[in-house]
Amino acid sequence: MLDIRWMRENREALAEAMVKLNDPEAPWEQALDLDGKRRELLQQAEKLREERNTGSKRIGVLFREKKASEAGALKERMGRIGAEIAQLDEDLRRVEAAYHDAMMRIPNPPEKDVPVAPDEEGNVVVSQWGELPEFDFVPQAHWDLGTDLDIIDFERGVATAGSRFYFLKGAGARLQRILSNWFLDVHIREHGFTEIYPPMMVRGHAMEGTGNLPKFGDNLYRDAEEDYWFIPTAEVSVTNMHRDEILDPGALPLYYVASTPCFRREKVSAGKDVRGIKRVHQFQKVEMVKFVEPAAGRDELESLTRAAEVLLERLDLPYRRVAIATGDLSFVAAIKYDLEVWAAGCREWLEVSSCSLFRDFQARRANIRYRPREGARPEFVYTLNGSGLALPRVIIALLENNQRADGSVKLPDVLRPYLGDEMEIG
RNA sequence: GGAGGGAUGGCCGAGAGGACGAAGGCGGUUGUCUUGAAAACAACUGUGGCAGUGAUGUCACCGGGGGUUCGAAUCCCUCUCCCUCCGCCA
Repeated sequence: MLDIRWMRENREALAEAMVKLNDPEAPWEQALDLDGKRRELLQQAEKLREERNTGSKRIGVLFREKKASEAGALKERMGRIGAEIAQLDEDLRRVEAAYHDAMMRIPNPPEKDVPVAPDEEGNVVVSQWGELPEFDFVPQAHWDLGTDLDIIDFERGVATAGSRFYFLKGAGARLQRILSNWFLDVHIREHGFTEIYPPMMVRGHAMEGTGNLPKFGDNLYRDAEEDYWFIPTAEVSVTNMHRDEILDPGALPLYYVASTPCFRREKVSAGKDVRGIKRVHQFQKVEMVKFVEPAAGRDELESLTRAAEVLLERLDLPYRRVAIATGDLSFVAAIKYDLEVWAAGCREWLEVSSCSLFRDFQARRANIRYRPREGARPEFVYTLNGSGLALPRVIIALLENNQRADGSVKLPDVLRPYLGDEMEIG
């Protein structure tokens, strides 16, 4: 959610931002109109309320002084004012509901240096690391490799849970667990993150806080009977940890990391990426979430992105950093970098991390503030998050890039402390 | 799942239709006293909306929402959360 005061004073900048985002539907003009109406009604209602407050006090006094007839007359007048207030309140309620709904559907304007383009064609590769592996045989895709090695079972996954489900088995399941642990340990030990085990189902309002609702509900799974929504990423529950809080001076920055399953309906892309574990309904992901002071936002985004990149470098996986163009930016992000890893079997760059700065957009929705110093007014925090990293796609890259002619896979040395002597699969 | 009891400011806790943004205590800030500290005493001490350049004014907020009333922390309805006991369960 945006600051309505900023919106009032920066109509042109706002209009320009919506054009850049290629979001002509964004109801920012409606929001501003409704805001004007809202304030008008509010002032009328409050003036009447003031009159009624003083009148009611007076009635109390009159009764104590036993001036019943005078009190009766005043009572009647106050009754009429009350009816007027009720009418105004009803109008106000309607206007405010519409206003709030409009505000919740206006996306976050991009940072100045985000590449401007209408869609993902305009995304810019800003850096690339590592050498693409070369083979003297035709490298296999992970759906074949994983099946032959008996570490990914697609058939039984589909039989049990439907399409886009899978079983990881033996060395495959173990590899995912170990990667998750290693990711967490690096973030905790080297980057100052605190590990969190969050709820994986949350209330609807938590989804609104992070921006997943109201606009993107059809990407989410939910409990049919109660207001429980399955998280599509740990970002949701971890960002909402500090909902409705005013953080003490000195509390920031807060760095959290959590490894959770993520549940996504992937309804938008039926028929796309159906093979393998690239796009599935349930996957494990290590997610980093930061709460910081506004001035630190951009530096924090850089160190967040680096924390994810370092993992890929130590795994010796070639990757590139992509600056997401305005038209491809998510609803809540002001700037976003994707990290894409090379997978030699399916010959694709796979997104394994997405690192975003939200400025105070989520903080306003979830009402997360901090006190800059003792006694100062509370201000909204800046939030950031980034994957570090999404597990299935890292597994894809490890299997495909490190495969050998006989179909076996050699795992990177950095995992030796976790894998022990079992450095190979197959 | 069944039966009860609760939710009041940073914390504890009173208040049961009008003088209540809310007693009292704790905590915090500032001041007096003191060489300094402690103690004692005094004052101040919540969040947000709206109007105003501003001093300020005003409105709202006693778990959330709705209702009754001239007037609600207080009465009614409803939802959420917490606690106790019983049952069940990992």
